[in-house]
Amino acid sequence: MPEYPPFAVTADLVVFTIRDGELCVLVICRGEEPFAGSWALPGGFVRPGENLDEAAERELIEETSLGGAVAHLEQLGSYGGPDRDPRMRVVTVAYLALVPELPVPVAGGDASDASWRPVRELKPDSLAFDHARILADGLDRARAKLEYSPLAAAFCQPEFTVADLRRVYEIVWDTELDPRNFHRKVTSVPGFLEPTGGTTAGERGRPALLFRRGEATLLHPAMLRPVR
Amino acid sequence: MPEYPPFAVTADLVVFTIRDGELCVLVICRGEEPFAGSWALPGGFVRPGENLDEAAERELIEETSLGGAVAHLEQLGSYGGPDRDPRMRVVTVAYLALVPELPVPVAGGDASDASWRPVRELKPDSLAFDHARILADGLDRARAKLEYSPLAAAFCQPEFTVADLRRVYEIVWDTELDPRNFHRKVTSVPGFLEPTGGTTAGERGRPALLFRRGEATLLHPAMLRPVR
DNA sequence: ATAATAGTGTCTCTTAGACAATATTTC
DNA sequence: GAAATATTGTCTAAGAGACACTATTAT
Repeated sequence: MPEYPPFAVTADLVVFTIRDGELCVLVICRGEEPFAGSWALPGGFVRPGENLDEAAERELIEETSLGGAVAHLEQLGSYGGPDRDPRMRVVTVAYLALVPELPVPVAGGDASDASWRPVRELKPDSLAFDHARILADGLDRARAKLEYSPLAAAFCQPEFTVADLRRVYEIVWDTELDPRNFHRKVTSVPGFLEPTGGTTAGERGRPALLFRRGEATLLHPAMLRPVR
Repeated sequence: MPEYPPFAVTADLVVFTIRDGELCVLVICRGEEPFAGSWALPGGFVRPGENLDEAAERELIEETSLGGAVAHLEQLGSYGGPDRDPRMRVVTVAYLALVPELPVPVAGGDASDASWRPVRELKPDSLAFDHARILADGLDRARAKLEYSPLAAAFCQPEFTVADLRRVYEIVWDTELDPRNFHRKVTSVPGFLEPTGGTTAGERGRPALLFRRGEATLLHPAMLRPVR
């Protein structure tokens, strides 16, 4: 076997959630150079016995105490320019995770300085390394997948209303959707939503039916994203 | 900086083309263990000064003498299980390339044993490493992207007819499309096709208008893949 | 009763799919 | 002219978008 250039391989996470009506991403504040004081995406080295998905799920659990079974976790892409980290040659395999709003702020792995930041308030040059690009790619991916997949439910609690789901679309797409047409759409696609039988109560207006995610893995025909 | 486990990083290619009415993929025959005698996807180590895209394009040029400007080249995903190569820990960043039918068989880099094989004839266990999975993922990606992108033209010569383009869809999707509805669809989406003014000649039937790829980067509304 | 939110029905327009009809070439 | 392929047109049905209307709760 010929000689090969050695790389470090990390798994970095773009973890989205919705808090206070805003799309937020999990970031940690870097304590060391390079980029000390900047925000960075959480992540870490892939360990010798792990495959890439396992490394990403381990990081996700460490940071949020939520595993891929609760959240949604998928590979986003790899980033490996020669100068992205001045210390060594490193390739990052980025993952996209969508999680519901967490009851506790953020669990404490070794990164107790992790926090949720609204995506719209994160300036690109406040992020370390090439993490602004990774974040942008993750946002594009999440927006696109809402169109043709039942993924929006990953942002919701296990039981949710049609309005909850609509708000996810509106926040991620930064748009407004007609509640009536949206309702007709999501309830007419077979297997997309499954009624639990329960209803909400104690809020203003007519109580809403509760649903959970159905079996469908694809939303067909797709939900159309309004032109803006 | 703490110690990190060293990886080898390779860029592997899923290169599709259409030959003799069949979807074909570029494979090389392995001469050494492991998997001596098996087919494998072309690829190689990412070099110290290269980013991932550059490595993929270099490999593509070495194997086909076509660059990403002529063909289409995009990152597919990364594969890095701990046991995928018995010799060392290696992460492969896989790329998907779509190229037109080449005038010469396959150019001679160091891999003169490269050849085009019909995808349908490649048995999964005839491929080395986890390349059967990478190939399957590449096929899924290519099929999906034909729906909403102008990518089918990447399989065609610079100038092509509507029927040429339709045959790409039919071959990649392994389906039949109505020539009249297809014609109406692709010619009605603005920016998808650009007439060159020329026509075909010397074939049977009415000569067809020639087109080249238009400026559009998205096909909207999408081309619907028939249910089978 | 009023306000607020949930859910249903109706109309119109676009577009996909089926397929008839016409156009232009080779043999 | 016959056969083959290209291109246009016509009809129908499904679905999206606009929006009136009904339903059920809290105050």
